Amino acid sequence: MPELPEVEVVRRGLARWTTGARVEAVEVLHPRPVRRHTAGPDDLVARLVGARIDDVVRRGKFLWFELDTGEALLAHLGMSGQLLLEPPDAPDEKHLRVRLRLADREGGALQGRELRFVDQRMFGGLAVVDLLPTPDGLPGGTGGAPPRAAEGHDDDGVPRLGVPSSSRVPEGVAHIARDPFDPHLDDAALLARLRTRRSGVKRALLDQDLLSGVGNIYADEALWRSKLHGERSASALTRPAASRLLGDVRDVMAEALAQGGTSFDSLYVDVNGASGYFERGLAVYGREGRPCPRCGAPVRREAFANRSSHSCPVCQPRPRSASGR
DNA sequence: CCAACTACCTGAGCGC
DNA sequence: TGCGCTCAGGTAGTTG
Repeated sequence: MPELPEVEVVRRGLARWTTGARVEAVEVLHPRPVRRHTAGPDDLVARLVGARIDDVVRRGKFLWFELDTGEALLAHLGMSGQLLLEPPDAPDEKHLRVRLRLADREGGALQGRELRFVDQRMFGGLAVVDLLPTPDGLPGGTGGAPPRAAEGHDDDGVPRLGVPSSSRVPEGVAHIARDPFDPHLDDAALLARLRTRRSGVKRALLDQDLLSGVGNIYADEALWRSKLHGERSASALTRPAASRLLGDVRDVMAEALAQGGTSFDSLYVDVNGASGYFERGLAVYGREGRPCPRCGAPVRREAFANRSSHSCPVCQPRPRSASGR
């Protein structure tokens, strides 16, 4: 269940170890994870072999390798995808889908490791796509490389992940909104748009065309922090309440990132196969029946859009009607 | 433009 | 031992 913090952990590992490396060979072991590459697996391999990785960039839950060919290797982890850096003699994972052999970059920091895409449920995938100019002309994603990236924290303690080296985004990602860690996200415009939505506020948080990177876990956690039920109408939020909610989204994701992300099992891991530790920081998600950390009431689980929502029945009362108050 | 729904996938867990 | 069911859920595509 990788959401923005988990994808960013992976991006950092990939940027550290693969920038400057050249792709020597590619093996596609299952067609489904490359389905978004419409020209087929052979074409994907041909476009990758010989290319050099210049940068690793992220927007929301999408990440991509900028290549010196002018194209990008676009990756989405879906539900269960992993990008692992491993020695070539490591045994194949049960759900290994794509193997990329990388040549050592100068200095040998990569030490001949393989980049492997492993994905049990195959909701994720890889594709080689064109890079297109961003509509607003601003840099295209979050999490770029030096020298211009100035990783650190702003006054709110929120990670500012730097500016990517290009002003382009991969084809097919243009409709994905900027994410809460993107230095170019226009908060005021986002909040104004959020407050025009007629749907419940949780549904709006999960809309990747409005704000990207938020999934079911961090939506529930941010709503708990803001003491809002997810079915409250987005359009009925006051401006300060909407602003606080965005702040809570940023806070919970920043805390999760600092802990290496959230892991419930071995499905989400960093490039070295290690799990994050934020599960212990979760207040409501996956904690049905256990006490709300704020008031002690047992956490409630409700059906929501073919999945589940978790909330505190006392801190987050259901709205009186669908219109939400 | 917006909202709501479904298909796509596999494996763990459970009742019988 | 195994069958059938439910659940996990991000995204693309379709429908209204």
